[in-house]
Amino acid sequence: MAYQAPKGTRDVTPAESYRWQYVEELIRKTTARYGFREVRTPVIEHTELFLRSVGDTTDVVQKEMYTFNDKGGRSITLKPEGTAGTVRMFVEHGLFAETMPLKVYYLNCPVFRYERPQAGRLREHHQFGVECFGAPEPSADAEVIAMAWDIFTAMGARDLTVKLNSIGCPKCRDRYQAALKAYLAAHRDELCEDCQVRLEKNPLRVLDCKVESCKKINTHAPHTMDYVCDECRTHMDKLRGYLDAVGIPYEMDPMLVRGLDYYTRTVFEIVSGAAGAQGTLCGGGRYDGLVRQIGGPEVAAVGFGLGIERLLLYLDQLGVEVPKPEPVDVLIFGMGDGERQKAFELVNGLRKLGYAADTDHVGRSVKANFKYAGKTEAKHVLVIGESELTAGKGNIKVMATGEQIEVSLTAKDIAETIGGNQNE
RNA sequence: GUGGGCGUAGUUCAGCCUGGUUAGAAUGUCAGAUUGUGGCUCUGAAGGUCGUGGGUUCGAAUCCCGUCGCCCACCCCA
Repeated sequence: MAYQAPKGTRDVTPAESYRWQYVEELIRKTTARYGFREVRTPVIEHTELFLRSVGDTTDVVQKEMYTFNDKGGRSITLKPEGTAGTVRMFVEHGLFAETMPLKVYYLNCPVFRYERPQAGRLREHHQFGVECFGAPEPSADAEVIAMAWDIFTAMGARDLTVKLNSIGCPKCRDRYQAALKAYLAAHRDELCEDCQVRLEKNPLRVLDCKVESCKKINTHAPHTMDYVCDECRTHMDKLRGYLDAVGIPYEMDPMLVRGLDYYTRTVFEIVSGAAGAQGTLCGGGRYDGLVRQIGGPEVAAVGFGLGIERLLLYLDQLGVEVPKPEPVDVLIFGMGDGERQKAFELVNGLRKLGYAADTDHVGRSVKANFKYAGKTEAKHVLVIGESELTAGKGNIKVMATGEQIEVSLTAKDIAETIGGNQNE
């Protein structure tokens, strides 16, 4: 093999692109109903942006970013997640001065992380994400969760769980971190090596550790929810009320902390047991301090991101059937040069009338063309030979029944014969 | 970064342990089975530097070593 796609990247071949288009369409319809508008930001950003937002102690920033110097000596990074660039756009264009809230989404945003690839984890993947700016009320948290939930259920998802937690705000988080640190320090020797480092740098992340010994210790660790301030507690209570009101099931998960530094108060994930090792289909939360951190005013915000490849993999494992693209309405082909030209002309006319029509570019025999029509599930076939061309009439074959119907060789008559155009 | 599995036609794989004439199957592609009509069936054709480099041997897809790549899991995350 001469060339291969780089490790951890994937092609979307014509045989599978319809699956992408299906989820894209569903997502666009849902975002429209929720009042979100699309944004597009560059694939590259200044490295500094991610250090400031995602956080320089996170794994993502420390060891997973594609960072390089461009020819002007600037440090540039391929975005490892979608929120930072969106927030940068929000601040750079002064969008905070407009009517709030500002509800935006990005779709098929390429995201890069240098990791060892495995099922449901790539070095380049594509995210759908939403951000709701200027909405401090917990109903905004509930809205984005509801939207993700809607998208999943509309696709036929089953066995999903919303996991929810609050990691507090800057006011109460110090109090919690102190308590957690004190608790963990007492068990320092039992923690894994990584966690001993985390204990100093970012103790919250110890809660996320999957090592057995650490998990054991974590079961008795203080819970964030027991330390949050009154405002944060009220925020979570209200959020739960909203979710209850619309019947979205969730479970509180005191171990849920998430790996990006910008979160405040609400953090959530939507997870599936069916999705293999990569169970997290969607992750997000509130990040009230981020806009200010990036140089804007104090603006509350909440959002989430989900990976399209992982979603597609999940649907696949669930056995969800994605509707296949419609086959062509009619295949018209001619047997000699004059007939081929007539076929070309008719196909052109039918396309202008809104039909999916096609002709033969390979030079196949009549038999082969019918075989081709059968394979591609073309709905109708019209053969133009010498006699048809001179008579100006031909027979259209309805492939499903084998029935033949006489038509005059005009796009209009063919259109009327094959019926309503499904592809308008 | 750590651990495990695997690299043979376009695709899915057999053959490898117990080295031996032109490396197989299925599927897909193309062509035929009386004159211009598909799906089923039958026949035929095309398609492979056996990932790659070296070693052992009279002889290597097969045994040994290196290397590259892919997959899966851990970590982390979508």
